[in-house]
Amino acid sequence: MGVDRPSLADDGLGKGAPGGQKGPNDRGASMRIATFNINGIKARAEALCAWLDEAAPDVALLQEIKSVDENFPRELFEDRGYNVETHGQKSFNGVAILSKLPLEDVSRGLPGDDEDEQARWIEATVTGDNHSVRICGLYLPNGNPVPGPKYDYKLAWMERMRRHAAGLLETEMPVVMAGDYNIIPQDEDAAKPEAWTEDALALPQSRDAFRRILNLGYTEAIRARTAAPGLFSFWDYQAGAWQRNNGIRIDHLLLSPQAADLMTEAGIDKDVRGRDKPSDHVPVWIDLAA
DNA sequence: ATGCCAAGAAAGTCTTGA
Repeated sequence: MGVDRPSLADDGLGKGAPGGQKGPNDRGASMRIATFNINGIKARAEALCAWLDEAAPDVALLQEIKSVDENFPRELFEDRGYNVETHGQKSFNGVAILSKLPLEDVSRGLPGDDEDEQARWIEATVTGDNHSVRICGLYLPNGNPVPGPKYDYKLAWMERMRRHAAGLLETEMPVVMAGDYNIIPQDEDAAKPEAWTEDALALPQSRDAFRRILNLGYTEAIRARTAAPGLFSFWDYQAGAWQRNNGIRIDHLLLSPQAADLMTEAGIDKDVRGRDKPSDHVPVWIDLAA
């Protein structure tokens, strides 16, 4: 909290001061919250720890841990000063929160469907020097192929999320909902938008559902700071997508009005994609004067 | 477009991802 920390953001959005200097809204308290789809905790333990040690986020929301809770290597993170809460399942999905501050009122699973057994949502409250923040980590369904039951599940899940997001606003707390949304919000969020027109990540119905959540009053962090095209958070392992910079931006942080007012920085740690044994996603983060 | 890469479960070669 409140300490200078290195920034890995080579997408640094051309704004803000380097080296962790204080932003204009910073009153001495700074909480960095990052989201990172790690694509398997077992395969990513080394790369994840290297990033944590360098980026030093106060809170890291992880998706696709692909692990049951009992097998999650929590000691790796506890040894680094993180509190750990997981919501996992066998083989697929699974989300986790790492936090240097205590995690209170932890809740697992997206409300609204008792039949849903997919581990895609976890939330907790973190208290900074001046504010308590409700932080939600989410892994939104991919939805392909379209049409089909997976796409129906995606749209139903997004409607459930919209309802829950509306309820969170009523608390008037700063709320951060961050994770892998599996949504390309606009054409400028893809290197080749024409390749995604029929895909569950970019179909008009998908974008509409995303926008309905935004329209409740949430701010998408990166787009609040820049309209620049070419900012991506995912590059496929196939067909040299990274080398060709054939990326898409699908990992997002949505902020309630109270949280948006606290944001001082936002960035994407793009260089993480070029390291050894990378995930296909990279971390996206914000700083809150919380 | 599909499944070029990767991960997991499991011991074949599926399934899933985006």
